[in-house]
Amino acid sequence: MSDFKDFIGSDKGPQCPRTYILALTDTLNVVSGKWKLPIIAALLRGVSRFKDLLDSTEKITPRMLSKELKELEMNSIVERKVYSQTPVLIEYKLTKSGKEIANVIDSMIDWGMVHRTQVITDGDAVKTS
Amino acid sequence: MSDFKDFIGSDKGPQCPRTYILALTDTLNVVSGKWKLPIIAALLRGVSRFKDLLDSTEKITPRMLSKELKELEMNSIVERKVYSQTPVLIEYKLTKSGKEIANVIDSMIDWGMVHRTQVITDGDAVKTS
DNA sequence: ATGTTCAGTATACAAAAGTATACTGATATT
DNA sequence: AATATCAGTATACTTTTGTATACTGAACAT
Repeated sequence: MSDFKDFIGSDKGPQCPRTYILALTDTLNVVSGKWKLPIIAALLRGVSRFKDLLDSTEKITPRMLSKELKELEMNSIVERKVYSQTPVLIEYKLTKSGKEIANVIDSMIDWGMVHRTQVITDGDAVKTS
Repeated sequence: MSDFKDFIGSDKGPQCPRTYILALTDTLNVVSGKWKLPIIAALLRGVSRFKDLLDSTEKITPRMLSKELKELEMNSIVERKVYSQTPVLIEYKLTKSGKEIANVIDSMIDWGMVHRTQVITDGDAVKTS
C-alpha cells in the first residue's frame, strides 16, 4: 500500500514519486467540484439516462450534467452507450474504476466521522459550511 | 466501516445518513483546492513556520498561505502556536486529525494507481491535465 | 538611522467554476 | 399540423478561487 507519510519523509531525502502525484491528481479530478459525487452516487444506484440523472441530481442544470458526464467519460469513470432504438436510448454507466471509487469515498467518510468526534471531545468547533 | 454503496442502495429506500454527508463534506473541504495538500505535506514533513512553508510550497503567495492556514485552523486540521520569543516564533502544526488525513490520501493514491493500470490495459486514455 | 527578518495584510485583477434561461433537432404520438 | 419526449447545446451572466504586487509593523543588528 502507498504511504504518503513515507515519501514526504524529508525535504532532502527521496523525492515524492511522480506516479503518486499523478494518481492523486486523477483522484482529485474525480471527487472535486459540486456535482461529481452526486452524479456518481446516482450512477451507483443504477440511474443511467440523462433525463433520470437530471431528476435525481437535485438542482443540476442540463449544461452542468452534460459537462460533468463528458469529463467523467474522458477520465474513464463513465461509459456512454447509444442504443439506436426509438426513441434513442443513451445509457451512462460506471466503469470498473468508477465503481471502485466508492472505496475512496468510504475512507473520506470514515476520516470525517472520526474527525468530528475528535473535534467535539477536544472542545473545538467544526465549520459546517 | 461506512459503506457509500449501502446507503445509496435505492432511490426510495433508506436515505443517506446526514452525518455521512457532513463527514464527506468536511473531508472534501480539507483536500480540495490547489494548496491544501501541498501545505499539509509540508507540515507532515515537519515544516512549521510561515516563512518555511512559503519556501517549501512552491509558487504560493503569502496571501494564499495565510488564507489556507486560517481555514485549516478553523477546521481543526492545524494548530497555531505563538511563542513570545524574540524574534516572535509562530508555529503551525497538524492536529491528530490533521495527521490522520494521510490515510485518506493513501487511499486516493491507491485508487489512482489501480485506475491507471486498468485504463491502460483497457486501452483507454487518461487525461493527465 | 538604516537595513533585515518574521509574519503577515491590502488592493486590484484574472481565471475557473457554476447558474439561469432559452433553444435545437430527431423521432413519435394525437 | 401541433404537441411531446429525449438528449442535449447556446448565450450570457454571477460567484468562487487564485494571482500579482506592494506594503505594514514589531523587534533586533550594524
